[in-house]
Amino acid sequence: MPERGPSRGRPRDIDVDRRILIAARDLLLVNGYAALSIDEVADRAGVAKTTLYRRWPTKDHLIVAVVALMQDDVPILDTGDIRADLTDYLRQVADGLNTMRRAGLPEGADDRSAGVVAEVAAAAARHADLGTLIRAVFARRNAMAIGLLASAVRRGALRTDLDVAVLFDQLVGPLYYRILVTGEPVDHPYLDLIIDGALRGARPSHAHPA
Amino acid sequence: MPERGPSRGRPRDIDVDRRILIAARDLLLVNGYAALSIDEVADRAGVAKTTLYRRWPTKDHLIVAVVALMQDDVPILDTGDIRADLTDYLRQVADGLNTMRRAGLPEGADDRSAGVVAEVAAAAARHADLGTLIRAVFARRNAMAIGLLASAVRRGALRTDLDVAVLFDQLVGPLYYRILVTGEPVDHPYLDLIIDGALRGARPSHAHPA
Amino acid sequence: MPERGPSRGRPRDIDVDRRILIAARDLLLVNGYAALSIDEVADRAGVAKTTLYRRWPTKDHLIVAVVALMQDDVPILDTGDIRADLTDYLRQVADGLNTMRRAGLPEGADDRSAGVVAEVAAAAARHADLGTLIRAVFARRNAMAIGLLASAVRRGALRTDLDVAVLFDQLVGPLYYRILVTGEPVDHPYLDLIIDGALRGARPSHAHPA
Amino acid sequence: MPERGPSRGRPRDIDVDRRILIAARDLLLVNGYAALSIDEVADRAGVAKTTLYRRWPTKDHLIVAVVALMQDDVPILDTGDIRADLTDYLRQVADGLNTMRRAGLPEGADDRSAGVVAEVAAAAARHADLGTLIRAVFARRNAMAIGLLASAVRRGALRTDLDVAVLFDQLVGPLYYRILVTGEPVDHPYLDLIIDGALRGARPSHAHPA
DNA sequence: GTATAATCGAGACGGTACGTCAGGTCTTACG
DNA sequence: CGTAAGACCTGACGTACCGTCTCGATTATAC
Repeated sequence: MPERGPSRGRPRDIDVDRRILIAARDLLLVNGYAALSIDEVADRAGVAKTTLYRRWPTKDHLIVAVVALMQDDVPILDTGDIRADLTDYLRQVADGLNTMRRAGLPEGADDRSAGVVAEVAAAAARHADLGTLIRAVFARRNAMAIGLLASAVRRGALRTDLDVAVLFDQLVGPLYYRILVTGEPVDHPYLDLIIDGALRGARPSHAHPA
Repeated sequence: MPERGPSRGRPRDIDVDRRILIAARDLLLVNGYAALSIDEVADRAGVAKTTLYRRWPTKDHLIVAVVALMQDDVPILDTGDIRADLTDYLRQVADGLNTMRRAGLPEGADDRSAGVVAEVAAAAARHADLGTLIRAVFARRNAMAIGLLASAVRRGALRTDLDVAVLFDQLVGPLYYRILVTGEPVDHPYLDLIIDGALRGARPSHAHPA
Repeated sequence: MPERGPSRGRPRDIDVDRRILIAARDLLLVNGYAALSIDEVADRAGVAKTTLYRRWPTKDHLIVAVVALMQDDVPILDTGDIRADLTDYLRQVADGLNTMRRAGLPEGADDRSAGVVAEVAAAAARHADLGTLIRAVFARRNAMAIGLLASAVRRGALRTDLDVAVLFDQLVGPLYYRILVTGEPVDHPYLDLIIDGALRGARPSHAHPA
Repeated sequence: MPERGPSRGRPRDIDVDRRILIAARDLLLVNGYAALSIDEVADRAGVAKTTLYRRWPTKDHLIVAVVALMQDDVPILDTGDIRADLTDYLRQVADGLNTMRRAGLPEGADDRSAGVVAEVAAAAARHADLGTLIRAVFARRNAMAIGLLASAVRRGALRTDLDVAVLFDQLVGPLYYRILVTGEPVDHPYLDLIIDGALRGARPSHAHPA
């Protein structure tokens, strides 16, 4: 939607965007949100602060951009085995979350910490536009996973009276809950338990329809 | 836990604690975390900053204290009707979250925002002690709810092979997920759907073992 | 002095110079030096910043150009009545100074302020070339006035042992001093007093020629 | 006039003022106005920037404070020999001006430059309060010199129909004029010429033995 | 009572980062 | 070439808030 006419003036240097995002991501993962300063990002990216601010008007905006980028590329495939596909998907989500949870923590510190994840949620709360943006990113990714469930319903692998959106929440919600609130680990065994719990009542019950 | 010996010198003014917490809570609910400054809290409470810092060494500590206070009193009762009890419990949790979600938002703004909830999670991530503390608060409250489920299992209202902790996560997790991440509403109909989904596979299957 | 060879490529648009100077002058008189930004001048003149910088390499250069332009045309005539001629001359100088003194001041503000005059002096201090330039402008104008005095000396209206340059300084210096330093008014009565003072000892003393 | 009641809170550290002013003066004299940055002053003074800004809200304010300090202590004495006293006074003024004129200039550069003097005048023009302040400083110093002239009038060393304020302007004005405008030197011979010119017509003309 | 000790109010202080502004340079596309 | 447009770099500005420190004035217990 930019669509800035026949392109007047010096065009933006796309490489600059890249360098900034990389610098920001590196600093974010190493030092965490608080210790990341715009000055340092600009410095590392070899860019003037003004140039950075032209693109992201706020530290929060920058961080959200970084996170959005990190979340963007989650390949999802529908093999027909709903359980296997869900496992695969949840593991990717969990990996991403665990990475951000550890961001900025001294090597080996107990990672019962929400780290960057919470900061991003907070950032989204502070700026309406960021809320919209980040939710769009998540919605896009979730849509694919929800499609997975819907397709399973269509081919009879799951009950037809399911609210797949709710089922999805019950798969993913617990991960965020542990990361953001209780600080408990989100590892593969846990994911299996979650999937067990969610699918237990979701399979079609041959004999008696609810 | 303070245990300050045979008490020498001028004793602390307990009323001061109260005034600070009230001031902080008010500002927090009205303006949100970022816009709350220690200077202003102290000013409002009619208290010197030193006095405040003697009690809470950090802005984060103060905020967490405020939130902990707000979460403290959630009565839970076990009527024997597991579905009714869960509904009651989840509604209380949802109410608390929705209140904090709205904190600092301009009246009537669309409250698709994590507001204070995220800030607290972030604060907990920044200070190990706060993480421990806030998790203890949650653990205590959760323990009661998990007890509810366990008792239901014992009396045969739920399957015996359930992991009640996981079941609990699948009940509560979606609420936090919506509040903190997707920004979707967490209202009574949604709670019913969540409970439906969770209990669907959790009831004992007399005739047919899944 | 430019002397750009056999003139290749597109010739400069002379009108551009004019528009820039006009825009700069207007902004200078309205807002004063500090509030005048090159971007705004260019914008007003409907000119690219590059174009402006091709002509004046610095904000200071531009401002000096503007001021030089304003000072340029001070007609001086030698009627033979030294006192009347001096009065005429000093009034013109005072008018120019008073105009610049008021530049950038909120309407009706007490104009005990050096305004643009001081800024130009400062600009001249910052760039050697501007110093030379502005001094040349003043020298040219002063030379005419000094010529006035010299002619008076020649025809016996003033003492022959006078250092006319010093006499000139004592006529003009006080005006700048008031404008730049004390902020006191420089009006017609004051000019008369200055001329009185300067001429008092400068007239030939019939009885005893020093 | 501060008069801040019974002195509440931590009192200002007077030494901080001193250190800041010294640092500022040093940097000013070495580098000139433009190259003096608040950050560096604070750094040199071993002081937080905020501490500096608590005292002087603007770079201009700080510089004016520095200059005011440098001008403050000009001893004037009335020996009865008006010409000698004036010479003494003007030399002090000229010394101060010449020092500031040279501020920030590369060693040995031609000092046909207004340097700091003009910047201060400009600063005074930008901030009304600074104008008032600096004029008060000058007024105080000038009052003493004008007193010198008045006393000379009283004892018959100068004509009684003199406007001593105007006479004073004609003594001092030329110095500022040369410094700020023409860039010509202000040395001892010049001072003598100025005094000659001013006193020539100012002596009582009874027998007037020049 | 009088020393001792801690609390409280007030506000200065050091520090860190923020986001902004303006001056000047560079890079496009177009005449 | 010159011009328009606008991105870019540089450097500094003034601000905000945090958490610490230094006063003087209280208010308690201990001797």
